[in-house]
Amino acid sequence: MRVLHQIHARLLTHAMPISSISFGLCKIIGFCALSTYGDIDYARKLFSQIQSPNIFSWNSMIRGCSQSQTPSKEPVILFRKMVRRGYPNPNTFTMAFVLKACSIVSALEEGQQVHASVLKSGFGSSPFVETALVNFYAKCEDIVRASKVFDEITDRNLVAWSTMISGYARIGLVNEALGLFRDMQKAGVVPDEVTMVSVISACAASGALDTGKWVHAYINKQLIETDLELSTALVNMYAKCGCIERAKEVFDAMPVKDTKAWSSMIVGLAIHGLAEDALEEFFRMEEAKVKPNHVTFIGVLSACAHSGLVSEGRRYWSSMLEFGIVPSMELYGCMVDLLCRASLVEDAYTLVETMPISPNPVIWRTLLVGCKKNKNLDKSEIVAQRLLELEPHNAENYILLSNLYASMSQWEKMSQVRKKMKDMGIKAVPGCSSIEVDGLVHEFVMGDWSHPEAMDIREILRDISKRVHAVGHQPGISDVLHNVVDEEKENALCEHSERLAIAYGLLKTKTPKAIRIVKNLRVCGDCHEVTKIISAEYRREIIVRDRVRFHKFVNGSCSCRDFW
DNA sequence: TTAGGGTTAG
Repeated sequence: MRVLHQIHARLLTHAMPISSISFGLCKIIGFCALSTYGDIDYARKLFSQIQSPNIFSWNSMIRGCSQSQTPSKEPVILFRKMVRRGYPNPNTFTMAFVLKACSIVSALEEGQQVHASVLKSGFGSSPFVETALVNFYAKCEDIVRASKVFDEITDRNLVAWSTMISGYARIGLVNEALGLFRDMQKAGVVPDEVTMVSVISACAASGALDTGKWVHAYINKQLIETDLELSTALVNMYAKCGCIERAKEVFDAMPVKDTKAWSSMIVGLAIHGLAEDALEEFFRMEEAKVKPNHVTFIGVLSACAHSGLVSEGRRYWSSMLEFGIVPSMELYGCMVDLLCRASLVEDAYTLVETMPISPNPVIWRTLLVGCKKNKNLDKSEIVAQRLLELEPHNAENYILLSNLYASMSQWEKMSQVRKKMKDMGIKAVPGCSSIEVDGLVHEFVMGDWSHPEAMDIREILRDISKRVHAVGHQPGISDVLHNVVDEEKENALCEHSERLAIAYGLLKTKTPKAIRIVKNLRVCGDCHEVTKIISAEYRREIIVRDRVRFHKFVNGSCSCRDFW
């Protein structure tokens, strides 16, 4: 920047034509607006001093503003200003930069307006603009439009394919992401490490371990460079697919590890309930002089929470403050969870009350789960009130409260909650579990009969019921929402999505292959017990990734040691 | 001067 300041001073002090000064200033703006070495504020100042900036400096400003630490709609405002002035005319660079800016802040409406100008201006055939459009719609999670733009591209290059695959992967459409990856190969386009990051991330999101392993083997076979980003994606994939040993192998082999790589490993160990290993890695990270960020501490604190390490958790909270990390909502969430799991609901409540930021619904919901666990009726009603004020239309809250009353046999109050839910037309979010078989992810929702092999699945479920009863299991019926007769409650439990997915796993795979399930909600207490029994009765390892963590069921017990 | 990538509370 010092050199640029000197050049700027020379431009102003030496006699030369106005047009040359202006041209020079535009060049300086271009350099200043670059995020790596630049100074966007200085660029802004210079930009405001030129009467008629050229297209290069407008483009530099639009791009520079979008790379700011605190992204805003400023690039869109600049673009509109330029169009209003009528000079200079935007070019393909302008369109690509402004679309990128819209994708960063998910400005769907503004981006659509840019899309309209792209069509009018005829820049739609530029590969850079086409890809920027796909990326923009994908980042705004409008995957239908992203896919439409992608389909209309006549000559799809590597970047276009990768962008679309990444779009599917980001929203968890794993079969679509993998299907497109296969189409890309059929089209003769050779993937690179950026493509593979998205493919691996899709496997991670869906818990598709077999596909993930296949893709990893493909990366090695094709000699695709496993750079920092791809290695981190692999660590994350193995961890999220329940294969923490492989995650550790990939991580240990990494020659360079940055904050995200360490955080990925620590979070991975935490969700596997391996608190000691997670804390050991954190210690090594400090030794390696890599600075932790708030995500690293999310891993550290959740590791403590899942293992009941309260005093350690408190200590790490203090050290986090010493690192200068300002506690985010997520970090408060971790701490509230840590205290609640350790039955310190009052402490958790005090922490929430003293938070400098206004607690969000997740915080209140975590507290409510803590109240349910500790059967703290008084606090739970205060907490529920705050939660419902903030989120009156979220079915999950009513179900949680209803289950809380059910667990305390407060049937009248439970009915009131159910009635309120019905009156407001709020429907429960169904539990959904998935299992990967032969490279395809099969999804099941609670009470699902839509699968082509539904009849065979029911037969397995009946066999499970018989065996579970034979070992004397009593269904934990308070986990069921409905206040109906016990037999019906039991039937409802048998239809939980994870049981359908486990039954499908038993139907389609053989010992010693582990059954791996991914569930969108937390596993209920009864399913947890039944899965333990299944693991012993059928001599199968069953690994369930629920919304919070992993459960590894082997020979009648679970890796979470019933603490989850 | 242009487009695609990795960690995140319940």
